[in-house]
Amino acid sequence: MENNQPALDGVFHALADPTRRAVIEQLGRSPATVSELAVPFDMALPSFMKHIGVLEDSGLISSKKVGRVRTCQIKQKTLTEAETWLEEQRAVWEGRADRLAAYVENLSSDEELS
Amino acid sequence: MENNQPALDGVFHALADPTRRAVIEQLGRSPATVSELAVPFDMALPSFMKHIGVLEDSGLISSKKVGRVRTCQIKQKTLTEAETWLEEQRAVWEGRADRLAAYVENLSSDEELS
DNA sequence: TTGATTGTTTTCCATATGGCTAAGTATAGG
DNA sequence: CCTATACTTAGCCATATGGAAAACAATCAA
Repeated sequence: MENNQPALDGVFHALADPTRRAVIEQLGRSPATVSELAVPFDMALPSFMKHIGVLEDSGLISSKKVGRVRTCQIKQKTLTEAETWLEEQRAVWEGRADRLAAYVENLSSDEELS
Repeated sequence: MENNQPALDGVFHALADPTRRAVIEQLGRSPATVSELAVPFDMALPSFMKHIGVLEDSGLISSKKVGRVRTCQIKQKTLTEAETWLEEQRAVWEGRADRLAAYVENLSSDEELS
């Protein structure tokens, strides 16, 4: 199991903001232009563009400008990488029920972690 | 589909750091004390404690102090909430193959998003 | 060609983040 | 009681983040 996935830093950071998660939700339904995506948010365009930039840097979306219009789409693969990390963690703790039981045996019975 | 899950802000933010992800991986194997967890990291304890604090605030771990020793354990449920959000996103884009196809029809065939 | 649209660039700001050192507290052990 | 252990608290610092306003491009449409 490798320890360092620097790409995940950017992916999780990008997801740690409600505006950006909402953009991901929207792009999950279909590609869209920057101004279409910006409509629901009470935010100046340059501020919104920063979010788009964070999403694109993280690899969660890609975009291409045609004429004046920049169209964005989701990159499923990157979303899947985050999902995979979480699934790996689940695998870890699901696979250690035995060790946990052993650990609990060594605690006095009324000393529970809150 | 609800739009605002403020808890996810903290969860994804907590996961956006390699130190904290490594702590989660370790706690997936078994509960551990702060100093046990800190061993692999070349970092002053107060700095490390901040990471523990971020993890605990996010709900990804819980901890309890007994005597001088603070023992931490993972909170699977919170990890699962993040996983669930990602799975919901997958559901969205897996359920829209038809709409995507329709959208692509409207693009000139050589205008592909990079 | 003249506007209106659709971004983009620049500059600025307040706050958060991730690290440090130094000094403090509280218990377990001898 | 004294000391070592295991955190905690309190400051400090540099950089990143999320927001704003203002001014600049570039293109499409009449």
